[in-house]
Amino acid sequence: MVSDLTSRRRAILNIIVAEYIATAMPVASETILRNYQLGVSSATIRNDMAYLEQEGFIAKPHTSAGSIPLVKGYRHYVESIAKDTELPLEEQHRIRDSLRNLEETEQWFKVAAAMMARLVGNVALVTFPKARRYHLKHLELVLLHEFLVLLIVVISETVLRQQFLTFSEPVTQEQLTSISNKLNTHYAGLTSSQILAKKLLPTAEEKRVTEAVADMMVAEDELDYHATYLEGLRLMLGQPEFIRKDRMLRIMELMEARDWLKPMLRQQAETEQVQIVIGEESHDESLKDLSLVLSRYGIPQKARGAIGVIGPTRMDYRRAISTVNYMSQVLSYLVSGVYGED
Amino acid sequence: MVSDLTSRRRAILNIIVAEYIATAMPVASETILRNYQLGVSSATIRNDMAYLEQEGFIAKPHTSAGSIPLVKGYRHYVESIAKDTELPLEEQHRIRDSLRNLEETEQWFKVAAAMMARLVGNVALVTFPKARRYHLKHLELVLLHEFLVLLIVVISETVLRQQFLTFSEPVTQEQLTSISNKLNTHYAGLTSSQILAKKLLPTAEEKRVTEAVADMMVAEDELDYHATYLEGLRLMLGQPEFIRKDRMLRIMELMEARDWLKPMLRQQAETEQVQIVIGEESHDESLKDLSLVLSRYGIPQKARGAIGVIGPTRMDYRRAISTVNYMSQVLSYLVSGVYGED
DNA sequence: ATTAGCAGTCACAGGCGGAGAGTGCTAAAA
DNA sequence: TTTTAGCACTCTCCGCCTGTGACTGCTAAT
Repeated sequence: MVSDLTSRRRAILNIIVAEYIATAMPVASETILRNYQLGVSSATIRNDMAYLEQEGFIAKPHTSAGSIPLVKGYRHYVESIAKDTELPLEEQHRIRDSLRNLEETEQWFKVAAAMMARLVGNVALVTFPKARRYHLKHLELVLLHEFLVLLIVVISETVLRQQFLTFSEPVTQEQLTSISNKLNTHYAGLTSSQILAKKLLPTAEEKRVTEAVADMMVAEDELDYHATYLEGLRLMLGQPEFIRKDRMLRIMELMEARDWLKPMLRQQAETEQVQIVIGEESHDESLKDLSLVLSRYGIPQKARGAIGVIGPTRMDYRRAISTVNYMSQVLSYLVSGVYGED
Repeated sequence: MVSDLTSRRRAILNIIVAEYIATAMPVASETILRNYQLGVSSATIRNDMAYLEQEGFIAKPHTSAGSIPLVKGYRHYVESIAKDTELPLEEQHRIRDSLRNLEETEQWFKVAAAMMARLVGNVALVTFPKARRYHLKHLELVLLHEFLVLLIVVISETVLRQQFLTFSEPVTQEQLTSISNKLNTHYAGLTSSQILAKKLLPTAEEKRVTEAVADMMVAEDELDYHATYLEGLRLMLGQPEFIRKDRMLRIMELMEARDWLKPMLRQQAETEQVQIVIGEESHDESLKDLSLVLSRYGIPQKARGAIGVIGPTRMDYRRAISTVNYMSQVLSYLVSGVYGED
């Protein structure tokens, strides 16, 4: 997809995009002349801008205004910037350290999202890692009182679920322990369907527990991404594009509803490297002036998650890409530690 | 704190507050004349309004405008409305049913907050219930691989925590099971300090686990409210008082920072019934045009939480009070079920 | 104590105009 | 053919003004 623009036109286009990203103001030919050494006059720049406008890269808000990039212009820009810019080492260290010091796994993803949001000044998206198919690691039954039992299930190393079970007969902790021992030896390492297929003439209580466990695992299997953190909405809404209140509220609604997430992530799931979706490219009316920079992290098959940045089309793509890249590496590293890989 | 206003002046004050709550517009004497049968002319109403203004109940945004309530006016209003209005039965049922159908305890509080936010069109606050002093219910060790172990701790029936432990020597699941059995028999039902006080000549591994468990419990003890859901920000920001963007952003920042919560909840902890804090009454600059309707729920000593509504001073107090009241009853009921009371 | 009547105040919306920013075009230069 | 200087033209933005309408506060009568 190499464009057939002359090198000066390419340069001017990239300047316009970069300048607009930095200032949020339409870019005038004089501004380009002043801030960059192109060796040509503003009139020449204007001629090139007229051409770029004709080709649909840029547009003017009104007749006597500077230019702002269109989707096609942003696209050209992101294709042309280096995808491998790295975050400053010191920032890398800070990120790594703050994540490593967390005690609970669940925190990794939330904290990662919060840090990333601050780094890019936009909304950060981090999903929990998810396996293709979950297997049971461990189950545990704790007696709360007489009829009420707490069922704790560990699924595939990292997923911890709890549920109350009410029995019709009073039980003791000893009974519960023997049930959980039995079920653990028979079910450990199995998937939900394997568990249900296994016939081991269970007692009523064992049957009850088995079903509950299988239900939880099925629910887990069927989730696309069972938790998705979206952090930094406030930072994003501080941007000048959201000056109008109705737009702010629409975005907030979007972040609560989250129905656009699923198709987005499903599409993302196919590809391997950082993917950038600019404005209307998403074919989703409600996302039409937002862009996404998305990547994946984790271990293929076993535990994959998505990580990304959401911002106005005018976001700092270079920064977003490098941050997402680094963050996905760190999370992959952390997750593989839990799964005993590498 | 009964005020010495004539009954007509009281009536007019309450009309002004109610009308302003409903319309968000300054209330004119003519409006009162038109919408309510007071049997006096607008000039008389104006005279009374002048008195109410002089006494600090209401004020005018500018000379030739209607009146809006001041904090003192709102205070008079909330004191005078019935505190025992009930939600419609059908709404009560809907709330009860949606909460009862949830499988995970953690969901109760989040869902309760979301429902309440929708009901009052403002921000709903729900904290997790918290005990005065936690005791250990159960601990469990699950081998993930060689050196990496997942420690699961159940604290006081409802709090479930997990943490990874990395051992310097490889261990087997059998070893882990015997460790957890031993620790469970010795530690069950104890508080963190009791656990630390107990000297049972532990092995290095047992020592490691004991310390981790105690750490988690101490952390839990020290938290004021370990999770606080604030839902419905979008609904609140839809209100006309937040038309200016900087105010919206300030509120969003407030909801993220949450440092005002602790003093608020601590103060609330002393009293038993629904507490209403109007605007500046909080003595917190950042909360000066917000009001809170707060209540508690749960079981004294064992598991107490806070629940409430946050909105602009111009919020519908009647609705907020009845909703908070009912919600706290439902949550108390649910929580006592888990603790086997009642 | 209440009311009618009326003058006075102030916010608000619409219209006007000048300044400034930036372009597009034209004609000349390279 | 490409680039440039020069200039007319367009359009936004901002401040200013003014008329209108919404309310009040006051006064004098009831």
